Amino acid sequence: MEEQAPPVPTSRISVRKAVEVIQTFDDYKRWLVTEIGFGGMLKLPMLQKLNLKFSAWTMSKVCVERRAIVLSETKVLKFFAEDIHKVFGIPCGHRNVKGRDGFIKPEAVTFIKRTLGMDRTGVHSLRAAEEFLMRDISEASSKIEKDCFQIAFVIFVMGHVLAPRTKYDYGTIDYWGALANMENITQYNWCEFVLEFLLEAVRRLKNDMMANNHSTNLVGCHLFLQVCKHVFFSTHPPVHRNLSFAFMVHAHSHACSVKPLSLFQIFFLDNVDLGIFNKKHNVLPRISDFDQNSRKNMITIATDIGKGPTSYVKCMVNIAAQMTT
DNA sequence: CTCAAAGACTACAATGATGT
DNA sequence: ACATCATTGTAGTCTTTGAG
Repeated sequence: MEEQAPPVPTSRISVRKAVEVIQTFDDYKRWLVTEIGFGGMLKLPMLQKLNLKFSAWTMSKVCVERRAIVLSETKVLKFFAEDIHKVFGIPCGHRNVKGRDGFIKPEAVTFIKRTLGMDRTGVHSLRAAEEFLMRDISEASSKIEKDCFQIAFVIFVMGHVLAPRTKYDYGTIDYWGALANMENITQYNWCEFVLEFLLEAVRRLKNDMMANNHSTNLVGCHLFLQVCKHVFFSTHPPVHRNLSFAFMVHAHSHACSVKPLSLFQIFFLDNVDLGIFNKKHNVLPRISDFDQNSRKNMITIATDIGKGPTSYVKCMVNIAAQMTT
């Protein structure tokens, strides 16, 4: 059988873009963000680059129906909408963003677009939202300006981090119904929306893999899956934590035909990492703990085992083979 | 229904960052 | 230094939508 290269992943997600803008916020703007329940996004760490291959690998391991990272029949890491809340600190309310509650009249869409300056030619949605966020807003500003700032913030972080699509500088408006009434933003389940969006992205990736596409566009918040794994390590009781870490490494090294580490070594590594992370265990949102270097280190430990990118390639080939049988 | 415009996706080039 | 990979920007194409 001819060896098929895994698809080259690309993505429009940009944590860096989001953080660059958020860093300019003064206390009042930060308070406005907190007021709508998106305060967790203020703690996004500056991530210059993500590891897209690792994202693709994690996504390929997700079972959409079970909402879990499935490494084998006995090694299943389930995740829930609440985990998105833990990781990113966005509202996890009871109202459905896409349900009847989230219906929005076309006139309201037009109104939002016009007020935020999204209707001018050549001004794309995310760029316009960004420009609005950079405006001077203070306690003395009008109610409508404050509301628009909050709307613009949600559009901005959804477009760049939580639910990015394939097109440069564009976002969906699928969730705009939940934006229409400012007072209700926190009542919606934004986590479920982000999660469903991500699961849809997983379907797309699997389609691309089965079609042996040369490249694939990762949409949705695959960053969550990277961190999701870490949440298991850092929030579960120690024994469980060590075991799930061991499972991850073992399963991966097995799939990659790389010599598995012994359980003792894994236990050791896990505890070394815990030593570094321990002091922050109860910090929420969890994302705030995973800066550039700690992410990189954990990914290296959990996946590469010092073998470089070839392990990923072998992985994807194996997965593709499994999926076609 | 038809057709044009807007929305959404793919491919690719250029640039920047990182690791060897 | 060089190679590789991620990000950003652009062009072209396919799809959906809605006005007439």
